[in-house]
Amino acid sequence: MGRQPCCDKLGVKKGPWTAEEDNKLINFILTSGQCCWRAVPKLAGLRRCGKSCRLRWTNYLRPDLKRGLLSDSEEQLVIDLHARLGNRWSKIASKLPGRTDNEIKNHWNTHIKKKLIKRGIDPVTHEPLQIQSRSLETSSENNNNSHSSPPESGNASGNSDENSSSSPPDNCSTLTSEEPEKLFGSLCDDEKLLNYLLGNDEPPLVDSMTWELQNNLQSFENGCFTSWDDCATWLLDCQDFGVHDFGLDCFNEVEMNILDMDNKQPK
DNA sequence: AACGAATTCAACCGCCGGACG
DNA sequence: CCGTCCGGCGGTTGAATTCGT
Repeated sequence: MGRQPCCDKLGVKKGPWTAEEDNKLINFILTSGQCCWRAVPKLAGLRRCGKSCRLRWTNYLRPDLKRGLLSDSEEQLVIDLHARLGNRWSKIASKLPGRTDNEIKNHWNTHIKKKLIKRGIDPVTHEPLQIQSRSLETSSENNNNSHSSPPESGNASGNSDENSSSSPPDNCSTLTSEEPEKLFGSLCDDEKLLNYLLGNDEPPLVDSMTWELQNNLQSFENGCFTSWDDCATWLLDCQDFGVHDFGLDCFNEVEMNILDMDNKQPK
C-alpha cells in the first residue's frame, strides 16, 4: 500500500523560491506561527509542498540564522562533532546556534572534507590517511571487528538516539593521540563551549541568546513592529547581516507581540 | 572575450520513526 | 497491535556561479 504523497503533486511549484513566495511564507508564519506544515501552503496562499515550505523556513528564512561561511572555531567544532556523531547533521547543527543541518552538510562536503584530506586525515574515519590504509590491510584479516569503521556506518539502522551511548565514545577512540588536542586547540579559548562539548556543561548559547534578545528587541517599539514593512525589513536584515543566536524563543515573543498588535490595532 | 571545467549550495527526494486514532 | 499521518533526516541533484585556459 503506497503512502499518500506529502502534498498534491499537481499544481505544486518546484525550484527556487521567489521573493514574493518568501514574503508570503514569512508573513504567514509571523501571523500564525509554525503549525501543521502540510496546511501551510494552502493557508499561506503558496503553490508549494508543505515540506518545501518547512525546508525554506528552516534553512533560509528563519530569523535566527547566521549567514556566511563558518568561522574557524565553528569548523573545528563541526569536525569534532562529526568525529563523534558521524553524518548526523541535524545533531551537529543543534550544537551550532544559527546554523542549519543543510548548511553544515554542504560546508562539510565542499570545504571541510578537502581540508581534512589536505591535512592527511580521512574525513570519514578521522584517522590519519596512512594509518587508515594500513589498518585497511590488517582489517581484511579480522574484518568484522571494525571499530575503525566510519561513524555513520554503524548507524545504518537509522538509530538516532540523542544520548547515543553507542557510537560516539568509539568514534573518539578512532582519533590518534594528538588529534583530539589539535581539534580542541582552537576551541580552548571558549571554555563554556568546550565544557559543553565534553558533556560537562549546559549548551553555551543561552547567555548569548538572551543577550541578543535584548539587542534585537530594540528593533521593536514597545515590543511591537510598527508595521509589516518594519518586520519584514528586520527579518531580511537578520539574514543579510548575520544577526544570530537569539533563537526561536525570541521569535515566538515577536510573533506573540504581532498577534497582540493585530488584536489591538486592526489593519 | 569565450568557453568548458570545477565548485557551491538551495532545493528535492525518499526513507524513517514518533504520535495518534 | 495496526495503519496512517506528519515532521525530520541524510543523500543527492542540478542550476548558478566562479575559476582556469
